[in-house]
Amino acid sequence: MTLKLATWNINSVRLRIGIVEKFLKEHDPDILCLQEIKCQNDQFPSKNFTRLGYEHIAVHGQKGYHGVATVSKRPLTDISSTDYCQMGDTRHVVTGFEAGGRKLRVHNFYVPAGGDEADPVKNPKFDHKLKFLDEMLALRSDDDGAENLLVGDLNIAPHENDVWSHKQLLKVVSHTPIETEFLDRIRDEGDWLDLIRHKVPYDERLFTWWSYRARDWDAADKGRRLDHIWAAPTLGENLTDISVLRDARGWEKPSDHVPVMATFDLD
DNA sequence: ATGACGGATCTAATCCGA
Repeated sequence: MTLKLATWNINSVRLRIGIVEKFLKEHDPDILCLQEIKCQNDQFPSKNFTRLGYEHIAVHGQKGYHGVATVSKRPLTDISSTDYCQMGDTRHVVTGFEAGGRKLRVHNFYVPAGGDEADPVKNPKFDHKLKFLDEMLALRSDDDGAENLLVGDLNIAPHENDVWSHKQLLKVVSHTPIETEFLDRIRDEGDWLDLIRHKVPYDERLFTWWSYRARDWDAADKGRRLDHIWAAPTLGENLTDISVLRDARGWEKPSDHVPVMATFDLD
């Protein structure tokens, strides 16, 4: 059987429900993980998803900011959230599901952006980001006897070709060595596979986010790869396709992030 | 060329994103 999983920082799910539906109709993922839904649980447009066959929904939202949701055609079990850094914000939801007779779980994350200055002493937001990452070190790809996935807006572009200019971004939050090395540690110690770079060569530039502030995002192409799909190595063996839907950045009233999709052939 | 845009909120100006 085929399993298709997507992640997308939607930057307000209520404002962009139209392009979310367009995406679901055109690409038909089994599971979609959303970040920055920017609404409370009771404001989540569940009906729009159930109408399209996404009857299983795990929402963890709050007023105005942040918020994550996982919507699925397959039943979701063991839904829970961890309050990283005990800030009371909504940046994580984990859901279990079954596919091809295998037990899977997907952690859906919205990692703190970290503010402007890459100094935890001067900048509390950067301090928060580092503490959040520190707690993510505990995650293992074989936790709870399942094959785990870790997806979402991790707000770090780890490799040189994950940003438009490695040199110019070395001191810019999202690409500083302290962050990229931290992400490497989380990935290595948890035995995670970065599925995009598993398929796309490291010398190939690849971005998932382009600022709203650039005049012509496509021509300037000053992007970063902030959105990730990580998985247990056993799932890497079943990966048949992975793609970044760059086109979505040019859709009407777009999010500044685009969807990332992984397809698996399970058994 | 780290831009000067875009979202939510006690609708006007403020906070936040990365």
